[in-house]
Amino acid sequence: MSLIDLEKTSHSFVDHMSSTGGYDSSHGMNLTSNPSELLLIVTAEEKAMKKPRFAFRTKCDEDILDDGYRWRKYGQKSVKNSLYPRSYYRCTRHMCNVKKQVQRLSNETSVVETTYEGIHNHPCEEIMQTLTPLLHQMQFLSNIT
DNA sequence: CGCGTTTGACCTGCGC
DNA sequence: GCGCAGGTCAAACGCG
Repeated sequence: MSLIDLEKTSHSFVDHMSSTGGYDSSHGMNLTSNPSELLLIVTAEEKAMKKPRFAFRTKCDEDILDDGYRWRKYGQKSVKNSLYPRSYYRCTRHMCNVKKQVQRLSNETSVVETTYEGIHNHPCEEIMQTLTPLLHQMQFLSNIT
């Protein structure tokens, strides 16, 4: 499941989103394009936190949500209120300490909750590779007209 | 051989 | 201080 699929499906929504430094638009993902599906919750204790952190739920059979970035799994832990274990991932890029947690809901087995922590300080290679030829083609077409 | 996953141990924060 | 729960580390292992 790619990010494109995520935007297409109506099941996906931001369940929880908070940020102290403000959401960086240069981040590879721009989920704020669907404001009606967003539910902004900023609690007092989260305001005190340094890193921006947001979570969203996707209705997906697969645990791995391919957002274009490369992730390395560094841990797995079973949590108390869930039948399923929670997985911990880190961005493989050096100097980019973005983390994410992936957990399947115990009451809704088809729903996976992904929690992101931090902001990528580099562009997404996979998306750029797909986008670059398209951009070139658009430039070429705009020159003709 | 390099990179990613697995998995038990270890660390840390919090409530009692 | 103790125990629990959640988060991280790191060695071992698997795979292309």
